[in-house]
This record gives sequence, structure tokens and C-alpha cells, in this order.
Amino acid sequence: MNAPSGQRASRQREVILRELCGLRCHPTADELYDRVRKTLPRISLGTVYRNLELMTENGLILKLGPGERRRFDGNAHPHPHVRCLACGRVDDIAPELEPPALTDADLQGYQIIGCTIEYTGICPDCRQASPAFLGTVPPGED
Amino acid sequence: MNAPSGQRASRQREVILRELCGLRCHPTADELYDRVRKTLPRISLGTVYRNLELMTENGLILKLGPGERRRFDGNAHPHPHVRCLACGRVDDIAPELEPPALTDADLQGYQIIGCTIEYTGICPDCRQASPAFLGTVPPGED
DNA sequence: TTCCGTGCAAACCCTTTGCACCTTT
DNA sequence: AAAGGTGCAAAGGGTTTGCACGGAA
Repeated sequence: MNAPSGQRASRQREVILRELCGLRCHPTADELYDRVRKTLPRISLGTVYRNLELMTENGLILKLGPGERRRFDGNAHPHPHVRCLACGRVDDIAPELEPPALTDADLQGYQIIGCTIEYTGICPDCRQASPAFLGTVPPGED
Repeated sequence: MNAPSGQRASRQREVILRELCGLRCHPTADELYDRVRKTLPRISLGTVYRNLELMTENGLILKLGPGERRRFDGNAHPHPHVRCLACGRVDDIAPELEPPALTDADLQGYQIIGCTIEYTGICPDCRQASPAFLGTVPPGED
């Protein structure tokens, strides 16, 4: 899961990773780009994106947020979903499930308004369509 | 929270809403566009987007997934996050928290691989900056 | 008659990609 | 030298928006 042999070290990658790991909040690609440019003024945004993608694949970092396009739900009451990593389909799951309660110590001054729970997995159709999904190893998607 | 007085009925909105509510999975805007076009062949994708946005604001439907741009996390181990609805900032929260377990009955044939938990709320900075956030009512953002 | 909603197309924005040059191995 | 990585700029793809027309109130 770590850097494949055919991969080389680069200063850009090193700086991006160090910068990202040094933050306790979670920046967007161009926020990170701005920060990294203080050290490497000539780096390009494309390089930042390429390396973030690479490091995600190598399991060094996490890509937050929806795998892909935005989706809509005709049921306006928040409830848990499952997203198929193979085909992107989204279904409801365990509708009765309640978001885990937080302690005051957890809050760090945040006022909580809601909670989104999204499981990821492989849907029945994709499991049937591709034997590769029958095992326990997740596919390469984010 | 429902349709403001200055809002009119339209066949397009009605068809979009009926179509969306009739689905048990959760389509993207253009998947919905394709379906709605079977009833209203001349509807435009822009109208679909505009109405989805409007219905989300009116609380009739749910927009799934984080509100905005993708973010990255230097910690590759999945863990819960909080997103500030006012400024978009994302922080870690309750790192020890485990995803709720699902029963076999919940799974519907899905093979579960992971789980994302994201709380939404107002961060300390925004609560301090804007008195409007001191109450319990969420702001209009998604 | 208002003025909100629509269709159309252009504009936007974030992200990805092709290419020639540079750097690591 | 070979092959991956970079900067730059253009292309992509989803979403938003300006405008003039159509339709609900």
C-alpha cells in the first residue's frame, strides 16, 4: 500500500506532505498550494493535485468528502447512506441509526448542528458483476 | 423553512420533486435530468439545478455530501470530522469514536468497507464573529 | 400586469492532462 | 541513460448565471 518501487522522492512531494501533516485542520488543494508556495514559490497547482492524488493512493493521506458528484435525496430527514465504491450508487442504510453522541470535551467550542454518516462498500450488483469484489480488500477508488 | 410566499408553483418543480421522491436511491443532478426529461422533454439542466438548490433551501430535499470543495487530511486513518457551515473549515472531532455497527439485516447485500462520519456545526471563531450563530437555528448554507 | 421561473448558452471553478524540460536513480 | 516528476497552459466536467421570453398569481 506504500510507495511502489517505481516511485521517486521529490522535494515537492516532501514539502506538501510535511505541510499537510503539520496542520490540524484539513485544507483544500489550493489552500495547501498557497502554503507550500511559501517554501517552493515555483511549484504549480497541478503538481499539488498530482501529489495529493498519489499520496492518497499510497495510503499516506486521506481524501475527504464525496468520492464524486453531488447527489440528492428526496427524503429531507437526515439519515445514513451507503455509497458503492465501484459504481457510485448511493442507497439508504440502517435508517433507525442515531449519530453517536459527543461529549462536551469533544466539541472544542463547536456548536453541533447535524451529522452525516456515510458507509462505503460494494453494492450487490457490483459484487455479482465482478469477482474481484468478493474478497475483503477494498478496490482502489477513494 | 418551507416555500417562501414570493415563490410560485411550476410544473418543472413538481415533476422534479415527484421523480426524486419516487426513487429509493439518490441520483446526481443529471441522472435526475435524464429521468425528468421523459416527462418534460424541453426542460433544461439549469432548471434542474436551480430547483434542486431551491428545494434544498426550503428543506424539501437533502443535498448529500459535504457542501463544497474537496479537502485533504494528513492523517490516513479514517476518523470523524466536523465541518463549519459558516466558513467551511474542517477539524477532527472525537477521534476515539467508532462507526455504529450494522446488523446483517441492514446490509441489503452491501459489502461494507468503511464509514465516514462528519458532524456539521459552527466553529468557535464563527460563533464569536457572528451573533446570529449563537442561537440554535442553523444558517442557510448547506 | 407582475415578476417568478424557464430554456439556452456562456461563464465559472475546480481538477485533470499533454507536453517538453528537469531530476532522481 | 532511463524513467519518473515538474511547470505551464489548455482541456474537461460539473455547476452556476445572464438574458429575454413564457406563465402563474
